[in-house]
Amino acid sequence: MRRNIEFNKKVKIILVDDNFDHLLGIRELVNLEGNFEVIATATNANIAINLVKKYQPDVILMDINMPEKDGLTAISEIERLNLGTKIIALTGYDDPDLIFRAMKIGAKGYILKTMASAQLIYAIEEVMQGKIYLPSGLSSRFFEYFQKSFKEETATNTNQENLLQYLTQREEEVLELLTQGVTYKGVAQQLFISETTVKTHVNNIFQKLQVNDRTQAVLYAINN
Amino acid sequence: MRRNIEFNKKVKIILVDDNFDHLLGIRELVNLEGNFEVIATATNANIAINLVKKYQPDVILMDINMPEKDGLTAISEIERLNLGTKIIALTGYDDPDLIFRAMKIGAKGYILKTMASAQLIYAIEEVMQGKIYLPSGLSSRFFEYFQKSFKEETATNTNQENLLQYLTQREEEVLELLTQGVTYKGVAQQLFISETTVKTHVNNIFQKLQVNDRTQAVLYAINN
DNA sequence: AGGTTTCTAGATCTAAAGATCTAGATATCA
DNA sequence: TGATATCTAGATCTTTAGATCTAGAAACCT
Repeated sequence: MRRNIEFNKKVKIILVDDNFDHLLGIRELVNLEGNFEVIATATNANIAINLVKKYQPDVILMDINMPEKDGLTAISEIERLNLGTKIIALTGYDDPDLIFRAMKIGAKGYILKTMASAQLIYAIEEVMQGKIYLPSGLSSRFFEYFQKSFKEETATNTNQENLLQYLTQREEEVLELLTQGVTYKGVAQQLFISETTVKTHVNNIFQKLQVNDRTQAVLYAINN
Repeated sequence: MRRNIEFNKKVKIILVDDNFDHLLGIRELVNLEGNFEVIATATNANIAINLVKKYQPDVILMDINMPEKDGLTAISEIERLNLGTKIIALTGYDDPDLIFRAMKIGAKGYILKTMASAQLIYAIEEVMQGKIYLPSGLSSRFFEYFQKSFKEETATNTNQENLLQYLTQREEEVLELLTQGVTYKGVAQQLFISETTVKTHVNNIFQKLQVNDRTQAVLYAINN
């Protein structure tokens, strides 16, 4: 990556898009830049993955909307190869959920096909420097979605009273062991009390959590 | 928010910083802008929260590093009020974890105290327009941290083979019901099969997941 | 046509789980 | 000091859960 700059080697790029015309257009565009070179193209995610393994490009421009294997899955698989390849997601939609998911699985950039070609070139330059590139509009959408997803997460936890607070110290210890799948006998041994005592505690726990069996108690404990 | 622009009302701002000198400096700076107005200041998070309730400012500049109640907690509490107040986190450190946590709980911006005053003004203008403001350097750090945290999450799941893949369709259905705390009898009724059949499936599930009881099976299912 | 997988279900047992009621020993708090 | 909460534990009983083995019916693949 830095080598390409220092030694003036060209940046190796692979294009992936199911639309062949699109592929030609982008290649034309990218090749105009002196130090960029499209070394391969693919109209299919599986082929793309093989090309990546073979040629280890610096950058991949990946269309997300493709038939058969979709672009997001392909990105995941390429990321798992850990070749340091920078992936820029390319799509027609500025769907915040798509943006979020692409960034989550490791895309270094995300741009729209409708954007000016200069944006694309700039994005490649940025990610080659190890940065993340998101056009400001998409960046805002990403953050909105990011914050919304966390807000919903906490909302579901706080709107209902947490029954766990009513448990005594000992009951919490017992429940903790239950969530590890320990039997009553096991709990008794670990806490140095009799099995019947454990059962007493467990029954009290069930009352307080308003459940009928250990599975439901464990589920409640994990969600809260 | 938009009203402040349309009717040319001043943007109401509250400053929170435990360093009083800092507070004065920032107020000076912000007040220089014609349409900004610092309506209150606080050197303590609890006071700040009360001020916010009383005056419902448009923007809060919140120092994160404070003794007693820290800024992040304060941000959470203010966000929970749902007053639409835009919060900009202010700190000396560009710790990616801090940035991530601040954005996660709803901060609309994050800037460093060492940054130029023009940045601060610009940040306020941006968040007033409903945007998120992160200086490009911090934005990169945020994304790096964001991607890293997800990478670790999936790494722990993929380094060990996922045993769930070996379950048959029917076994998955049974396990699904087990994770809801349904008894064998209940499963039998819901799937229109006998209880002994359920037991057969469950035993096969235990074999495949290498566990000994339903609690452990449920735990495995939830984690994978 | 013969092997394999999947879903079905019976019989039989043992081991846990869970419900209910009683009750002693401490500790805490008003 | 007397009420209250917590932890302890026994007795008793019913209900699930889980282990094991056998086996028929249907679907699928070669």
